Amino acid sequence: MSLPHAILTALLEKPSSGLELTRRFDRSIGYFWSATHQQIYRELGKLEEAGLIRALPAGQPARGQKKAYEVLPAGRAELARWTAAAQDPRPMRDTMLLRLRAAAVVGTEGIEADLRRHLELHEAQLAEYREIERRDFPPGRDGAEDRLRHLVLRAGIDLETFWTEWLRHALADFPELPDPAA
Amino acid sequence: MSLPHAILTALLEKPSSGLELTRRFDRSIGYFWSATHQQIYRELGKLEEAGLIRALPAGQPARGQKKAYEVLPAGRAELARWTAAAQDPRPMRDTMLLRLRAAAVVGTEGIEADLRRHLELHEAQLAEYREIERRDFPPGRDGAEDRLRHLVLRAGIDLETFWTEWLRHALADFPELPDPAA
DNA sequence: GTGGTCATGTAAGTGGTTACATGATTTG
DNA sequence: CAAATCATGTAACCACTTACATGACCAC
Repeated sequence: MSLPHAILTALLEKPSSGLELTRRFDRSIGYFWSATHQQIYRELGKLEEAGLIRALPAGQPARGQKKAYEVLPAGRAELARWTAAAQDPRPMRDTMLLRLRAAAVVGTEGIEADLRRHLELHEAQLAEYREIERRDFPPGRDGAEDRLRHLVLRAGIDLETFWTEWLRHALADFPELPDPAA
Repeated sequence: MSLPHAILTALLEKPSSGLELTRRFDRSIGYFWSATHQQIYRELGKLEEAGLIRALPAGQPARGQKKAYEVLPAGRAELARWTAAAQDPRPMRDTMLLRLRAAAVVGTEGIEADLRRHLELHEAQLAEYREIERRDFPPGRDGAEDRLRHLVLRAGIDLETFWTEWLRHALADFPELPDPAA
């Protein structure tokens, strides 16, 4: 039950249409809660029906017409309630760890290449986060809201840092192959 | 498509019945790929039908009768294929990060208590991993298989370490409330 | 006015969760 | 033999994914 609240948060930050939301998810909220445009359109419909958001007045709300939404007071209240409510962390699901565990049984043949590829992907993500930090959080001027957003970004940076280090460590365990990263 | 391969891995490590698998998931593979007994029974049925595993000969395979499975050569081959195949990392989904982002908009009221609770949960998980490491990976005798399994456990330990540190850091951002952890 | 892109949407399928049902075995 | 627990399973539901459909707008 997190997607509707992710959407409420995004809409409170800025009223948007479905596609605008999709794009913003791709480069912001989606970093820790991804969603496709189909999920978003479906959820926007439910949220409107539940009276938590409403479509901003526009022309004819037909297919192909842009339709922007804003959050109603009931939506803000629901988001505040959800934010404060106790929730258990979801159990983690990581395919690469599973594959290494499998490799301990059926052999490591062929997995090094993908470990290297994942390392590159995580390095790219880390660089992206660092760029966002440099752009949006210059030292010395964090307000109250910014402090929280910076904290979230920091989690992303530290997680990607962890993965890159762990993957390098993992690759070092395959000494039988030449390691270009040295 | 990871659950069947998680099951194949577990069955290769040791042929088991559905409930035995469920228990082993709860304290081993489930640390990075959780599954309920319903998922496991359903998947065992599919894997058997696909000819990747087979039920070990027993009495009457009826309801309430224990039924153990073992992996067939085709199952081992499929697991090796899957392990070596390139796979993109799944986008991450973390509710707590989402909630902090929401809190930046609707206020932090009430979230500190759950941050503390999560900190305790992650500390407990970390302690459990450390205990497993102490028990199963005493220094100085890692074989090839063990090295991989140790590497996976290390990821768990380092991830929980990250979360506990991050949560402590987050809690330090709520100076308006007394912090018992000091 | 055709082709490409923007924008919203439908439909089908998959994987995971929750609730419940039922037979077998053990314990008092 | 009644109650508790072990073990397997069914059914309904929900969230997410993938593929596709369709209308509006813009550039040439």
